[in-house]
Amino acid sequence: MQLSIATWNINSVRLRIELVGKLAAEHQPDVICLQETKTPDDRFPLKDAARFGYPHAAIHGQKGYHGVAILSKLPFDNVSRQGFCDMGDARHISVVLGREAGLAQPVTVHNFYIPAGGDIPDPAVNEKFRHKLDFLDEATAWELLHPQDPAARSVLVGDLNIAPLEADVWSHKQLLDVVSHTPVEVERLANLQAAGRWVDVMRGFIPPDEKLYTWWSYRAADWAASNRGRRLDHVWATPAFAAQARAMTVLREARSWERPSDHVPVVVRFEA
DNA sequence: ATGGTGGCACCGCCA
Repeated sequence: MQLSIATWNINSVRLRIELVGKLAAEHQPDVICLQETKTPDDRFPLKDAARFGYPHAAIHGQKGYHGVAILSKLPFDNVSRQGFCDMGDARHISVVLGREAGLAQPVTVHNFYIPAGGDIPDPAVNEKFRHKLDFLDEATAWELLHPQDPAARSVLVGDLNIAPLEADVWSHKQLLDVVSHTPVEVERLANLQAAGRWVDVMRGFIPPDEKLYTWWSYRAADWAASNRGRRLDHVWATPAFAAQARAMTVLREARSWERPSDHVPVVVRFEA
């Protein structure tokens, strides 16, 4: 059995729900993890998701900001939401796909929207950057992100708002002082990854020295021509499940869809 | 060196 999982920062799910339909029609992922839904749960377009073939939805939203959701063709065994930094922000939701989905061995899916961190990469003067670092530390200490069983099947996806490798940004030198690529954040992200022994699935398909982006700013006259991208969106998996990954696609063309998000979807197909 | 765009809320904040 195949299980394909997409992650996408949609930047308002109500404004762009038809683009979710386009992703669904063209790629048919079994599970779609969304970030920045910017929508309270009672206004989430569940009927549209069902119309696209996703009758199962786990949502954790709030008014105007943040918000995450997991749409699925398959039913969930369990849904949970975790808060971080006592902020009341909707930045995490997870589901378990197992017996209900027809999987003999369950798969846990964690969907994160990590704080962007503001403009100034100094926690002493920028509380948003402080929050980003604190969020990463708290996630690193969260035991449920440390699967103990080597055979555990979990994925951690989302907009992690950090581009860790030199080839994850258009210019390593020019972005060393830019929030998303500073050494202090990259180190915190590495701590989170190491604590759970998470494998970077995208880089299992694309060599680590090859440029790979998932986000291009809206503030470019021609995003494709300048191509000043960053890889802010990630798919991590436990070692056993990462070994089951069979294909990975970054849907670069989605950046040219009508009224696009500034992020594009990433789809990974696993043998489940 | 600067400012560029976009979404949601509400007349600013966040990315």
